[in-house]
Amino acid sequence: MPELPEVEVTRTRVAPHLEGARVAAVRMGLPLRWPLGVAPQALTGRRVVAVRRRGKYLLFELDQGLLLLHLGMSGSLRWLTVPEPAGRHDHFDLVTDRGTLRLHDPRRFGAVVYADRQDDPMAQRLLGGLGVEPLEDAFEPQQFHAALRGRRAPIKTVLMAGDVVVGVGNIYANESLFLARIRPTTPAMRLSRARVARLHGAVREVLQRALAVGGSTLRDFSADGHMGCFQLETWVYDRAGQPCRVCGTPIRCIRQGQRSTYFCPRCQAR
DNA sequence: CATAAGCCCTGCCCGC
DNA sequence: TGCGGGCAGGGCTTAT
Repeated sequence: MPELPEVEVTRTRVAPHLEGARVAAVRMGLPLRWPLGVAPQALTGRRVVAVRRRGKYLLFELDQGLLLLHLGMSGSLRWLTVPEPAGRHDHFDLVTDRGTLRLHDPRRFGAVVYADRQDDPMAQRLLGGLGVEPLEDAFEPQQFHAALRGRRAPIKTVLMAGDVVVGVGNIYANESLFLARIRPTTPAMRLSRARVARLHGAVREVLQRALAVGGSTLRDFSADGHMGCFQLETWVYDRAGQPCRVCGTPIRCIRQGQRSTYFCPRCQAR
């Protein structure tokens, strides 16, 4: 699914349409991960003030209240200028006076949640535990190293947990660790300052590059029809058994917490 | 049947 | 020893 770059690309795409638009109606399809938290018709008449992002959450700031939208594993957003009947997997429409924002999400791991106030319990629950934004200045090697102190879990697990740094999903976690030449199984707390600095740079580079390319193309994500043009060439992700692009050693695949981890046993030596 | 891009929740475990 | 935080695992759903 959308990791940070894909969510940010989505934000960039829909923000110009939505900012300043007035909500005319809200249509809900099948239940998403959590209930909206408000009667849909209560949102009509509200104006979208800004579209921001926190981690993998899109935040639609209304003149009163806030909509949190998460794409889950298979969600994608489209902007409709001409009305179109909702398909089987279209589970949320934000109809505005300028057009319709439509969430397409076959797996329904996504969510749209309304929060009345900043300190809304649900908003707090979802956003409160999030780590630093990796592309902002606040993401800095010293603090990164400090945050990893006391984490005995494998570095890849900690990267993906999102409470230290946000936005790094399975693909970019694998890619970042390869670039940093760090074995994904290494306990986070055992990484030297120098290696943490390398990982810090690698995370930024990988996300930045994916962002520049318009988000990597993932099956479900490309359902929107416009993202299908670019496929980020991966160093290790989904390349089990294929030769490492640097040294030729076959890429290995292991399981870490129900997720696939890919690495080069030579480039990412212990 | 296994696997897939995410993430919250639960209950257990470990270390201060 | 007790408490709190960290961590592993489960589960949600549909498509391939």
